Order: sequence, then structure tokens, then C-alpha cells
Amino acid sequence: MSNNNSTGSDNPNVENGTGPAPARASHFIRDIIQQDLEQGKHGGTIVTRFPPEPNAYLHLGHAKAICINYGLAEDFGGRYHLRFDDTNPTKEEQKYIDAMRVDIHWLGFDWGDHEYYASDYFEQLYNWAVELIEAGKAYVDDQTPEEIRETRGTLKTPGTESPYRNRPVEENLDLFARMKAGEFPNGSRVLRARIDMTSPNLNMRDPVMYRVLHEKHPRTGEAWCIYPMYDYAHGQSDAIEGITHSLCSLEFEDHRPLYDWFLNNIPSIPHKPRQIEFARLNLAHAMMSKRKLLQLVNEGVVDGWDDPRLTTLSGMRRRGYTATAIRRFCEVIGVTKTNSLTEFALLEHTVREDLNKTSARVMAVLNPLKVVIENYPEGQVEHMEAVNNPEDASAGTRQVPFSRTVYIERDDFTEDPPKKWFRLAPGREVRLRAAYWVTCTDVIKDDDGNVVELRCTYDPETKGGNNPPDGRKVKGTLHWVSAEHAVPAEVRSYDHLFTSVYPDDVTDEQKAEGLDWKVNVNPDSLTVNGNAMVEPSLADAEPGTRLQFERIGYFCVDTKFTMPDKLVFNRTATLRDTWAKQAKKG
RNA sequence: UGGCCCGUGGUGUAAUCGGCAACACACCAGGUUUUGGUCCUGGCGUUCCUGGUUCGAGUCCAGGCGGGCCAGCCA
Repeated sequence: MSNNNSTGSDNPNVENGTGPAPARASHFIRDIIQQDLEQGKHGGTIVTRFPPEPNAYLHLGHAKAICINYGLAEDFGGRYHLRFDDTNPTKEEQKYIDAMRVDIHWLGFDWGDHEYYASDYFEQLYNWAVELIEAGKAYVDDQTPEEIRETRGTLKTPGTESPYRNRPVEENLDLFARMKAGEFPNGSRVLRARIDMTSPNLNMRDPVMYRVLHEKHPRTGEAWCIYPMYDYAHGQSDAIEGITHSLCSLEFEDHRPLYDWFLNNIPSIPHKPRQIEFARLNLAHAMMSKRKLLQLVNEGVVDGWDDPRLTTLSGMRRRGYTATAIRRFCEVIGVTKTNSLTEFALLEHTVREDLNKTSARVMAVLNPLKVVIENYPEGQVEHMEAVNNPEDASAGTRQVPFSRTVYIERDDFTEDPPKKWFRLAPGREVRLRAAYWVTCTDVIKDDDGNVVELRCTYDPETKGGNNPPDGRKVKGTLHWVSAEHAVPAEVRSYDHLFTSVYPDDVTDEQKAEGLDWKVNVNPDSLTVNGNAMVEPSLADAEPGTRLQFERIGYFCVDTKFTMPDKLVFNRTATLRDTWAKQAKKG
């Protein structure tokens, strides 16, 4: 897991993966790298990087990019860098840098000493810009932003050259130096590459390399008042770091000719990386746009960047997702250039797959219904032995107290059972997991006819939930908690944050009404249940602990709302529920 | 009559040189089970269209059709 050439620190934030390393799926980028290595390019090694702009929190789409970049470097014994692309001080903040470092470590990657910042390269970038000016391949443009936009042309018509395009080299050098010296206000002048205003690729129509921005930078402070644009900074940063394969998403395809142009035209460039693009992740019912995520957070639609409904890494972590599950997900979705929409079910599958193997089983009743076992001695308490994880014998067993009054799930009882109903009903017998078999003898209702309590009898010969000697069978097994031992808890359940698979889908009618993508926010995405009762072994559960509530789903102790005297659980995912499917069909 | 990219089951992907379309998810039907979980078995396809080359095309060629991205001094 640790980066080659790194310090190999045992970072406490790195969560150990569980299952065996899955076989690596082949894909076109892996093939390219394999081929390059076989042909002896790059001295037989590869160097990749993950280059986030620190202006938001990392989300599942970033996890895909991280797994591709870092995973490939690991697989081929190469090296990987973390580079913060901090070229726009108006948007970037230190808090995002800090959060990103935590998230990437949590995912299980250690970049060691290879943490870099585009701002580290400002001096070198500036010097190369001067080289370009000297070569007659860059010039200072005095046009206003509006004029630059107008003369760029359109998708179908060529642009026109700036009147400043043929300025003498000396004048460009002087003006660029004075831009750097702070003589000019924001927006007054830019440095442009001198390429081709008639190119069908708009990125090649004399792209802006530097703009004047009198802005304090989180790292360089007031040292600079001109800042390089992405297109100029990115490829050259790759070159400086010796990146061999610069992997990015599809929308940069059109930028590749420009990426290559800088590399090929800067006289003293030390190294030429290769940019390769892949499709970014689209996940149904989820928001993967940093800008819109920021909006959801700022407008209070969600409870911060780590809201468990968000597919931010911090949100998913708080929700109970494991790094193993996320990395496995990134493996199974593959790497292609095809625009696609991945079903949420695939994500749920990978988290269940991991949690099934690793999480301890406990009993929790979300919606309690009181059951009095009339033939069980009053005041008696038995400690029943329960298996912690049937998938993992080493997880051992625990004692769960049983008494005369227990709570069962309200959904596990019905007065008029449908076909194939295995649960409790008047006169029916079921197994209380790890305890006894009980038979419902009476139903007690309030004045409005609501069932408020059940009366049952138990069979002492079924202790531990075992089959009785008479050979009786029972189909249903229910979870339960002893009323006097139960610990109250709050349980927060989540549904998709967006009702439509594409959160951006807005009808023309909605647009006409002035509505935007936020109409798709699901008003029922959060359900807070304050009535849950959990078994006493959970009383002191540590925040972050992941558990399976038997027959219900995977939950974790919330790290934000849990207090010493208040347990709060987040539902990570439900268990698959074939009965619910069957019942729905009728 | 702008450029670039992409089309394989419901979904995500695979298919060496042109050689029986494979895997996972989802769904459906069964089996096992002290979780209606897990696990096991089985079912589910005109490779966007048309034409061409070929003994043979998802793969090569031509022409269509459909989808995505690009006109920030954002990344």
C-alpha cells in the first residue's frame, strides 16, 4: 500500500483493507503502460499523479481517479504523487488541502514525501514563459476580457488576431516583467501563447497563460500577483515532476494538443509526459459536481461536506462505507472512454460484500412492539450466547440478556398474515434468535385499535433457539431486545439525495418556472428515528463502529451526533430483502 | 459546411492476430440456512443501422444514425 521511494510511514489514517487483493482488470490505460514498459520507455518505471484543485471536498469520482492513478503506479512498481493544483487563489483554501490529505490516506494510499503544489513551480513556470516570449511564441495582450472573448470566434467561425499579437519581443518581456511587478490592475493584461487564432480547436486560439490577480495565495502569500492558467501550469508541473502518464478525464481531450504544444515549444523542458483521458464516474441519484456539492453545503441543503447522503469521501466514511468497498467499486466499474451511468446498486453491492465479511452482528429493534412471555418467570434473566459473525468464527460470541418482556420489530407481527408469512401472528410460533421459540397467544390494543402489546408463551425446550425434541419446525426467526436491558438509540436512515437518476435532469416546464437541478433533491432522503432499542452490548460502542443489525442492515455509530448519553446510528445500507420484494408483488 | 471523442444484455465492463460474445451487478425461478442475510444452482443477447471485404466480422473498410465535450482572465 505504501508508495515506492517514500518514507513508508505507518500512517494511522490508513485503514487496512480486508479481503484479498482483487485481480486487476485490464483496461486500455493499463495496456498502454504495459506496452511502454515493455518497450523500455521512461527507464522502465512509471510515475503518476493525482492533481486536485483544493476548492472542495473529494468525492467518489475523485476516488476513481485516485485508484486509477495510484493503483496503476502500485501495480507496476512505480511512484505516485499528490499535487495540489493551486493556481487560482480566489477559490482555493487550506482547509480543503487538509481534508483531501485525510481522505486519500483513509482510502489507503500513502504518497510519502511526494506531496507537491503547483505553486512550488511558479518561479520555473515564469521562467519558461519568458523563454516562450523570447522565442516569439507568447505575447502580452492588452485587450479587455470582453474583447478577447469576442475575437476568439465561435465553434464554427475562426477567431481574429489581437492587435497586440505582433508586439516586439523586448516590449513583451518588459510588459510581462511589469505584470509580475504589480504595475497593472486585475484584468488589464494577460500573457497569451501565440499559436493559431483560426484553429478549429478553440483551446489553440492563443490561450491565456497568465492573468493578473492581486490576491493573497494560501501558500505563496503576496509573492505573486500573476497566476498561471491550468493549461499552462498543469503539463509543465507534470514535466517538472517527471510524470510519465498524466491521466485525466475526457473533457481534457480537447486540451491535449495544447498540453503537447507547451511541452514541444518550451526550449528547456526537461521531460515530456503523455496525457491519456478516461471517462469520469457518473453514479445514478448522486451528485458528482464540485460546484453543486459546494452549493448544497453552503445553502444548508445538507449537513456539511460529511453529510452521509453525499457521495463525498467524508460523507461516505461517516455513513459507514469502508475504504475497501470503495476501492473494490472503483475496480469493478472499469476504465473506459465511454460515457456511462453506473447504478447505485453496484456501490451497495460492494459495501455489503465487505461488511458481510467484517461486521459484527447485533440485535436492534427499530420500531419496538412489546411482547410479554407469560409463562417465563418474572424477574428471571438468562444470558443467551449469540454468534458475532457467522462469516467469521474468530469473531466469537457474546452474551445477550433475555427476560420476560422483550421488544420485537413491529413489522414482524401482523394480525392477518398473507401467504408465505413466516413471522409472528396470532397463534403462530417463531424463533427468537439465540433465545427461545415463542407462540403468540393474545393481542392487546388501545382504544383506537392499535396493537400495543403481544402476549406469548415460550417453550423451555428450545433454549438457545434450538429445535425442540418433538421435531416441530418453524420458518421465521426474529430479532429482539430485552425490555429492561435495552438501550435507547437514534437511527438515521438515508435514501438517495436525488429522486432522478440524473440529478441535472430538469424539464423544459421546470426551467420555464425558473427551477433548476435542486428540484430533484429528495425531500425524504433523511429519516430520523428516535425510538430504536438496541442490545446492551452497544451501550459503549465507539463512534465509527460498523455493525450489522440482524435482519435489517449495516449501521455505524455516528461520529458527529453521538454523545456519551446518546447513541446515534447511521444506516450504511439495508440488507437485501427478498421478502419485501415478494410482498410488494402481492 | 467547426473540431475532438464514444456506441456490446436492464446496468457497468471483457473478448490476444479477424475464429464458440465472457464476467459482475440487477432481475426471475429454485436449493441450503437459528438473519426472508450469506452461500449454491439455473434462466435472461439481432454487439446502433446499412452495405462491403472475408471460409469467417463486435473486431477491418465505406456511408449513415445516436450520444458526449469545447466559445472562463475556472480546473
